[in-house]
Amino acid sequence: MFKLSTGFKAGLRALTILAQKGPKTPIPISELTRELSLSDKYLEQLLMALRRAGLVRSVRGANGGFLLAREATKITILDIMTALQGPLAFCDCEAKACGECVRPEIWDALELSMSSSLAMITLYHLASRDPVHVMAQSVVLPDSPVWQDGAGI
Amino acid sequence: MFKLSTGFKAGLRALTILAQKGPKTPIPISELTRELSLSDKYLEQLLMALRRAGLVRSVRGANGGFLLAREATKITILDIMTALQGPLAFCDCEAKACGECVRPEIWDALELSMSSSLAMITLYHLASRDPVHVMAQSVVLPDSPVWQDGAGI
DNA sequence: AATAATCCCAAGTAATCTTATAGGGTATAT
DNA sequence: ATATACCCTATAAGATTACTTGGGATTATT
Repeated sequence: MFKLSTGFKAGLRALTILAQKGPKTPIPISELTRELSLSDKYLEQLLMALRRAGLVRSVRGANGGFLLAREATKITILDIMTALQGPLAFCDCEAKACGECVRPEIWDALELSMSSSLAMITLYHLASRDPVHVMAQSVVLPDSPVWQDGAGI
Repeated sequence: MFKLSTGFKAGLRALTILAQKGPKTPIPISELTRELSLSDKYLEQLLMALRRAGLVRSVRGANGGFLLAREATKITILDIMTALQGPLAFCDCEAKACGECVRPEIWDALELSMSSSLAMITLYHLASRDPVHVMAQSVVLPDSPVWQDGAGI
């Protein structure tokens, strides 16, 4: 479950290159695809999605290309996933009220929990070689009661 | 991103019914599908996956049916998602070493973080009407350095 | 023993989503 | 001017998900 799309992985690798090259010179698609072994047209679509999301900006014309729209420490994994794989939403029913979602408020809680995990890792963490340590993670819920023998809920 | 499959949602609703009816009498598929408006054959496949995962057990023959294999407080969302949507793995490359994954150890950290969130909510939380409070959630990483103007990483 | 209820197993089809390609434009630095 | 590079839309192939179909094995009840 929760597999990353190849589009996301490809876009992320492109962003990593942009982060490593620095925020000064625009990098043309052709240079990115040379390093990534992708077709220009395919990567172009991914970069356009990233641009619409405000993560990269582009310079048109000769010597143009793409660069990060802001520093790598301010671009989170959540930002990138949202741009390339859509928003984090377990169910896209209106106001979480389709008949299929048993307790929508629990989906909300889990989405929030996952979002904050994803928002704490940035493009900097991915593009650098600095060690990463996950220190703690918790979602605290009320204790479940003891199972009543023979009883339902 | 991270949408729940309809199979998962259907299986979860079936589990919710089993939890509410209690652990004594087996509930036949026909009774579950009557409440859920699903075809017997479709729900059957979902229940078989849950059975293979050890979340429900079955009683064959007349008056048979399905019941929870253990108490609802001991069945986590992670268990159910794993059974119905496969294991939580961002990339299914061997040992996280395909050329597409920039920093596999970060995927490991995020998967761990998400797994613990999903493992803290149980079928009891979903099947009951008890209020649920998400109190805290955190993944702590080293601070990102300040962006060096003009420099890459 | 016969019967009806029920779980068990395996394929196969239809619908949907993802991935990737292609063609034709528009803007701009040189 | 012109080459470079971004911008937009359509669509076909492939993979995945959703669902159907057909039959068989097990067991409580009569």
